[in-house]
Order: sequence, then C-alpha cells, then structure tokens
Amino acid sequence: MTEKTAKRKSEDKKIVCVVGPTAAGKSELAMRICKQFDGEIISCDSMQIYKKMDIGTAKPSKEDMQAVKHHLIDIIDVNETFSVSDYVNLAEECVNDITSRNKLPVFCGGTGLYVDSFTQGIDFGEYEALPEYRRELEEYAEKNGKEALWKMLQEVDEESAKKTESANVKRVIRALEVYKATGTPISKWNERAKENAVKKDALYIGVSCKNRDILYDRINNRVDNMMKNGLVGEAKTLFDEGIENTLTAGQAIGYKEFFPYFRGQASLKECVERLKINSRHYAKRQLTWFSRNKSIVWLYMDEEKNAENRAFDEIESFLKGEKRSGGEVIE
RNA sequence: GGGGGAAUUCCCGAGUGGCCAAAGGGGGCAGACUGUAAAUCUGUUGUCAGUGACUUCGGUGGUCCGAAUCCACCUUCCCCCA
Repeated sequence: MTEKTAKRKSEDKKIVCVVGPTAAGKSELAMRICKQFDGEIISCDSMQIYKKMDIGTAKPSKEDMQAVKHHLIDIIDVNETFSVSDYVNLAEECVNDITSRNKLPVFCGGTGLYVDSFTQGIDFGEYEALPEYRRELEEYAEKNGKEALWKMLQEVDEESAKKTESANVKRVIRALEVYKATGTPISKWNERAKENAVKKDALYIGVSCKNRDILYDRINNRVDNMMKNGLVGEAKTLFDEGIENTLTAGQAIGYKEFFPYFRGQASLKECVERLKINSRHYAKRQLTWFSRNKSIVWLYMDEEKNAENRAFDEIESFLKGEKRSGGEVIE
C-alpha cells in the first residue's frame, strides 16, 4: 500500500514524532512506522534514557530493539542528572546520524518538553549550574517563605516574576539561578532562544484515546502487568542503590511510589494504587501539554480501526512534501 | 439480652443552634510550563438564567425566629458486657 522511501535524500531531514499520553500505544505505532518507512526510533522519554529502569519505564523489549534501531535509551546512569539541553544536543546528533544513513528519524515518547525543544530548535545558552546557590535559595524560602523568595526574583527580573507563581519555588529558584550565573534575566534568555530558534521539519502524530476512561484503564492494566513482570524487584534494587537521592531518576513514576513500602511505611497495595493515580495524572498533564500544539495529527486508538493506515498516509504525504510541519496542507 | 458509639456533599474527614453549600485532604475536571519535566505549579468541584435562588449532612416527625448541629422514634454499622 505504501512504497518504501529509501530514495529519500539525506538533506531532507524530515522527522516524524509520535507523541501522546502514557500507555496509549506510541511505541507500537512507532515500530510499525519504522518498518514501513525504514526508520529508526529516537526516544523522547526522560526516564527511558536511564539504564536499569526497564519495567517501570515500559522500555521496549529486547526483540523490538533488535528489530528496529532505538536511540537515547539506556545511555545514562541512574545517579547522573540529565536535562533538556542535554537532550536536544544528543537528539541533534542522532538525527544527523540517522539521516546520513538515509533513514527516517522517528521520535517516540511522552516527554513533550524534550521533543518540542528539539523540533522548535530552541537554543539553550551555556552556563554553569550553581548547586550551592540553589540550596541557599531553598533554605531562604524555607525560612522566610515562598513569597519572600519570589520578591527577590521580582527585584532582578520583573518580567519572569510576573509569569511565575510564587508558590512554584522550583521555577523561582531556576530563574534566580540563571540570573546569578549569567547576570542576565531568564526572561531575556528565553527571548533570545526564541529568536534564534530554527524549527525542524517535523510531522507530529499524536496517539491517544477519545474516551478518557479507556485510557485510564489501559494505564491501570499496564501497571498491573508491570507488577507481574517484577517491577517491585527492579525498584528494590534501585532503591538499595540509592535512587531515592538522585536528582532526576528518583522522580520516575513507577519507582518513587514504592519507597514508602521499602521503608515499611505503607502497604504494597497502597503504593500500587498511588502509582496508578500518578500515572493517570501524568497522562493528563501530557494531554494538556500536547493539546497546545495544533499541528498534531491525532489518532484515537479506542475508536479508530485504521489508525495505523491513516498515520502511514499522513507520513507519506509529509515525506512527499505535500504537508509542511505545522500541519498546514499546502497542495 | 444489657451498655456505649457512629451515620456529613464522589471518597476520607472536620463541623455540636445562626458567620454552613458546609474546613481539610483524596479523587474528578480544566489549565500553566524553555536546563530536575514521569518534575513543579494554578484554578475548579451540589443545582440553576451564578452579587441571588433552590435542593443537601441515614429516615420520619418535633423544639426553635432559625438545625448538619437539640429531642423522639425508626434503619444500618461498630465496640463492650452476657
């Protein structure tokens, strides 16, 4: 039904992004797309990037990884921190690599900030992180209140103070940190990043369910399956290795929920329930995030029988140049 | 069989005569988001033509200007003695 597109020129650098809420079926679709269009998967998942976190992050199986080449999975140790800007740089390398071999880069994952930052070509400046300063600010907020911390930001950067809720201490600290490190307000950095942005030619395909209950059922079932596949053991191993104290990996849903159980503070059942709830909340946040991108072609797995074919058709015309990223049909 | 306690809005749970459509939390729903993002944060949550009206606090009846709050009886549940 669709022709192979191996004759595609490498300088095209068209990329496909399969996005959507957790457990909707992104991975399966991305696999099919890769087989159909001779592609390779670049994961845009902030947690699958970590080694040893397999079951809880629903990493693709060994077989799948062999059948289709996957990038940006299992490349970081649990105790390492990782950030969007790291991601964007690595993704750039991957895309260059893949297109140089005349294959189609297919992003797949649920971390909207990661994919979007890459496809929008956001340029994150360079600066040193200031961990001690961060800690200092945290203490300050602890002692004097969030409001007081926010006022500090207001003094140096009214622009971002206006945009940031005083209750959102993390963001306030971030903004203050950037100012301290660079002498330039974060709002200015963001402005510049926008100006310098070079958008990629990307087709977004969203995978979701029309009916929220069905999505939630899928999530709950997936958690049950993870449990059957030994999630607790995996989490325990990482817990014993101190994942709890890591900056990034320790936040992963599927692991942190078990900490109280390992400490004897909660029953397994309670933790599993919490895990399901957190996953559902996460899915909703993803939905909200992606809903802002009006160019996404949404596929509803719960009520569309030929979702896959529609995806193929979309990609087909995208690769032919009939469709521009942004979703506007030109023809 | 005797004694004691409890029933609150989707759930848990405060409220013991007016300031109660009823604290708080959970869940639901909606949203924000540029270097920790599976994170962090916000709004909303009885009904309605919404500065007001109407129906809610196990049921029925009463007291009172006025009740989720007091009284009587009923129903259900829990605990103690037998």
